Amino acid sequence: MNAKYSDIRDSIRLRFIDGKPADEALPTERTLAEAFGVNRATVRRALAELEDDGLLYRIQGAGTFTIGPAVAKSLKLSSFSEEVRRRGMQPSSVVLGALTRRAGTQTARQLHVSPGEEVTEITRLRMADGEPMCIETSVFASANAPGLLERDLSGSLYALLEQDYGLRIARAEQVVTATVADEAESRQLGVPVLTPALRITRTSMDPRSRPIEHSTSLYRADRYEVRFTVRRDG
Amino acid sequence: MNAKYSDIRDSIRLRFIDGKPADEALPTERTLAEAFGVNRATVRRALAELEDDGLLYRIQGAGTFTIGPAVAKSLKLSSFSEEVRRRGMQPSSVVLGALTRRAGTQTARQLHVSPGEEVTEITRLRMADGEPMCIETSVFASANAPGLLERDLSGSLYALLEQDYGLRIARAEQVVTATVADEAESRQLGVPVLTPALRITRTSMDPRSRPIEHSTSLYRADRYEVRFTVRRDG
DNA sequence: GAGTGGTCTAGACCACACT
DNA sequence: GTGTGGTCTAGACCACTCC
Repeated sequence: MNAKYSDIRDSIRLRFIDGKPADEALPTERTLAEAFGVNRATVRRALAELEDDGLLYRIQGAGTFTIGPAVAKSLKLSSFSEEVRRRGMQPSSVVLGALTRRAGTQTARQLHVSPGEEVTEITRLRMADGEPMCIETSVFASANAPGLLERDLSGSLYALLEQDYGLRIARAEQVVTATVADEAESRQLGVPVLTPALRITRTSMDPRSRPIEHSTSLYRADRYEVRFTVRRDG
Repeated sequence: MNAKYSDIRDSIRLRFIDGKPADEALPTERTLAEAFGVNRATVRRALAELEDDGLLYRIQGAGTFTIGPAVAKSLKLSSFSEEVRRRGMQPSSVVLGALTRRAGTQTARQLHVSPGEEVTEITRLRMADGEPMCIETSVFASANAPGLLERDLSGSLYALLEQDYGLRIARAEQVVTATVADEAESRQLGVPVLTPALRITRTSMDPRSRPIEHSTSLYRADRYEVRFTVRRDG
């Protein structure tokens, strides 16, 4: 059973936002509340989420208005597979390496485990429509995902973690830096040596902010960019 | 006069969050409501904002808990000056160029003006504690900021726009790509030619999503990284 | 002045965690 | 079972925009 505000949010989006030009006025909150047969607070909750998603803006005393289709949606956390599919391409992977090892000081700090604990590390070449896009190395505490190396590692690790191990990723901290591909990396990515590349390191965490996965990805700069919306204040 | 939930949010943060270790339980919502002498809904509004800021998490049936100091704060839109100051350094600028020109097709599209309209373009070398960090080119519709070139351009343009022209920036779309500094750029940044660099293009918009400023910045990769938190779902 | 979104109250019931 | 956070209602007043 969905919450009412959740259904109302989707209804408002379908009826008054999607496909509309910018600065179109929505019905007033009181009108919407009456139309949906709910309290105004419930409508406000729905509108607040749509505002957070960058789909509308509200001006006190004036009304609620559409933002319009030109604006990119705010950044959501998604796996490589999900992201590639969202762009209408087919994701695939080649496993370059998969092993278990002791965490060591660096990984121990990243995953909040002790340095002697066993971790599982998977390195994959990730492709979109068969074209190499990035080299990605993911590390997990082995205790969190026993037997991971025996599974099919060609798809979404996020999906695997959630479905098979009940590990839900809630947020991630990302750091983006510029670099160049070294000899081995450029060979795997199919680009000349010293080609510009984006390095993205990410720590994925569950709802309680416990780190679940740490990954380092090297993206071809000619095929990939990081795009997002930031808000001032709020 | 601040809203109550705003004061309560700050009070809760000071008393129960800042300086606390992770997973510390906060008082219940009903306890907080009574302590502050307000309704539970008001406390919930305050807690919701702290949750959005990544300072606490809530588990239905269990309670509200601190996230702890290790986690970086979620990304906010800020100007170069604000950002450098937040990192405890002193921002400064050298104006490399300031001119007015016709928008042309590309700028016209970025700022939603007609190609023949006059725009103001300012290029600056931006420094932190006297060390070159990036080359930044900002473009505005001249009609929005008449006489801008006669002002002091060494500080925050965001502050100038807000204080002198009443232009409030609400959000921005950013695109981050990897590149290398060409000869002129590397000379200005004080690095060898073909050094890795981050290119960040940004379109800043007012609350109604009208583009106000478009900027292109080239950051030294050895001195700068983009760091942010992304959420899944929500 | 009329109408809008912004804030706040008082109270209720539900879903879930913990014991 | 008890207590927690999650949702929702009914109603009020305030701050602001627009005419």
